[in-house]
Amino acid sequence: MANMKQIAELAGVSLGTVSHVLNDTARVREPLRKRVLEAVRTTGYQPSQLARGLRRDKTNILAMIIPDILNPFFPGVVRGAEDVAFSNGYRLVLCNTDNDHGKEVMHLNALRTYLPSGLIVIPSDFSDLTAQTESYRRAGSAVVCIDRLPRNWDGDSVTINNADGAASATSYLIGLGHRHLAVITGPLHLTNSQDRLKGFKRAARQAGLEVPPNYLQETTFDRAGGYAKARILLKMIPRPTAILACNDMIALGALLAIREAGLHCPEDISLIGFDGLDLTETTTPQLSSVYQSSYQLGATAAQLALDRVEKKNTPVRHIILKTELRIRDSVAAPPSNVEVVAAATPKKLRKVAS
Amino acid sequence: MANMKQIAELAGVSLGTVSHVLNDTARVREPLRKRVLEAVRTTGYQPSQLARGLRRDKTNILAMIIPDILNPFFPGVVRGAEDVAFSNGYRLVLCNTDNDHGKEVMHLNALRTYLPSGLIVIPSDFSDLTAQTESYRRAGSAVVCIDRLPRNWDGDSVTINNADGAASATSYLIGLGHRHLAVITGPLHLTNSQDRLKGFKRAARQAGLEVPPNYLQETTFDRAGGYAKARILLKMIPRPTAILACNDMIALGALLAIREAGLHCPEDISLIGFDGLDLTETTTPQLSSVYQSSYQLGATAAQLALDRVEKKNTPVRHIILKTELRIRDSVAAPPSNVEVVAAATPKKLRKVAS
DNA sequence: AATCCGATTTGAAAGCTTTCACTTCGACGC
DNA sequence: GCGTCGAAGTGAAAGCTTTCAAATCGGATT
Repeated sequence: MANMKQIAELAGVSLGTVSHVLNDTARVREPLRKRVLEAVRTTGYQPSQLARGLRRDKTNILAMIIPDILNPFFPGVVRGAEDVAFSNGYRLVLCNTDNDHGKEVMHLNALRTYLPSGLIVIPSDFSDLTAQTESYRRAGSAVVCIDRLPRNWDGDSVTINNADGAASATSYLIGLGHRHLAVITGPLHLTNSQDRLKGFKRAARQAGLEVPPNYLQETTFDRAGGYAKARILLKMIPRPTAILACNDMIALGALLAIREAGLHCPEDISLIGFDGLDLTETTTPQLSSVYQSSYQLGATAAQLALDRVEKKNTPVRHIILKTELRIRDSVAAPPSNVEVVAAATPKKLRKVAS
Repeated sequence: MANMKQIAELAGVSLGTVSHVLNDTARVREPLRKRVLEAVRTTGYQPSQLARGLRRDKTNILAMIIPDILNPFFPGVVRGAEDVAFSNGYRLVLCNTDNDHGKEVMHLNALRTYLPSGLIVIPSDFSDLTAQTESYRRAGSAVVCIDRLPRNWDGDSVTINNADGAASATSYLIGLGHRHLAVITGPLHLTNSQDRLKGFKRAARQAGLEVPPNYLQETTFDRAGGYAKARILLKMIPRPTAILACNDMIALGALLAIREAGLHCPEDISLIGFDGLDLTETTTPQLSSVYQSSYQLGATAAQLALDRVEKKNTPVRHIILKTELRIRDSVAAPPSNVEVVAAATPKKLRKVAS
């Protein structure tokens, strides 16, 4: 592969001029410019991104740290970021942390010396990342946190309106007549989980509804978690007539638990998830969910990062995306005789509970 | 951030010695080594990956080009590759092509000058990639094609046994008594689609079964494609009693079409997908599928690439992974009176078919 | 004590680009 | 015709590491 020096010779100009033509960093007279471009074309020359990065102190790389691409929520985020990166001439480096703070720090450390222009992070937990990200900032990288925020975060961020989303779903259920509302939240050390729970509580409070403590179950953001906690909820007396699952994977697990308990959704119990993944359309019944655009989350973050690369000293931005309640088949009015049923079939309930 | 020169001064040794200690490229006496390591520790020094890559003519980057991370099959592949990359000190750059050859070539061109050690490609189509990948090889990068192969591919590859997988599913259906077997294939310009179709035909032939040409429908690897083609199939006389969908997304679409047609799976019609995605477990009925490990596909490819980085001149390897037929609820013996039903409702069928 | 030898260590070059101070060139005004 | 000025172009330095030929060191050999 040719290098710049050879292009310069071929075009009969100096090294500097080639660079100026390629980067449009100075005015170059047309004949020279043409000769340079021609030499580039014939040789198929491409500038070394490494030398370039070394000299400019940054590369056209965007780094992205997420929990796990296998979780169906994250591919959208990644794709959104990659699209924006690609159309701006950047490449995306992808790192999975498995929500392991140690692994997160390892990635953070290892990535740094590639001098990425931007770094997009979905924090593994509520650990303070200031120390690690500060070194990126010093090196001139733009850091954006998304989806959830680490402790003390004061940089750019993109999140969604978790509280309102959860509140809207909750209010909807209440509007349907539900009074026995349960919620299965994600890990409460994550800010998004916290906010969803807040929204749930707010909506309940506004409706004058008391939520017994054991109607609130915390678990991991996956199917197994949802399954386990839903089983517990379904054994309670009175049994909740509706469950808000704080993400779709939890909802999926809950749906399975409901089916296994011999109950029907939505006749016996209503269920609303969170995220609005594609797979909510292929379940039976189709799952209602608080939709959020994972794609836009990623795309916005990438744009934010790229913006900051351009203009270092713009004020910090904190973008909050909207959610949208998508009602499908998994919700209905509560069975009219819930209390009676619970009282009338103590044996069955007791049996299941044992 | 400190650089090597400062470490050398701090440790009272030469630049070369620091490099040797860090890379273990020469024997260094213990006292010196200790001083170097100590200096590294106190300063928190990290070598510049850019300068390093520039000098060594390769970086610890693994590039991966896939169709679309939003397609549920690919996250597994990516995760497999990233895990292997990470545990070997490499980072993964992810590129989506949307099965667009032009975009694929753009990525290929742009990535080159980052000097990745390895390049893993799921080709967008059957276009010849030799020209593009050859330049990677010349630059010392290991190139591995996976999942499907481009025209004239003679380098390392990892694929699955598509033909056997499809054949096993087909044979299973035949064993259940099905005689009216239809298949919805993916795009036949993809080698994996071709091979799955071959397997289907082979199994049918071995059972002495004739498959009418219109029982073979080609479409894209997504839900919309499966839905559209299944609708067509369901209107045929005689209606097929079983459909082999050549991936799970197609199967999902087919399932929807079946339901919309007022039919029941598996009572009226059996359905087997391909890939064995997680979401096959959450449909109703649970979808039978030819499972393949996307994770292992990616992990193996990364390992292959890394191996070749170590030892340039090992013979080309072509690894073929096994599939596993996973039977769930979407298959059953054919209804006993198919012909009768089809004959008894000619009017309806004619109308739909027009 | 002089040599020699293997083991260490060193210093400089090379890898490729951007950037910046400086030169050159042509035109313009006087 | 000469000085001046802006625009265009140049060349060298800087950015950081690896690598290799060469230098050095310590001890063993004769």
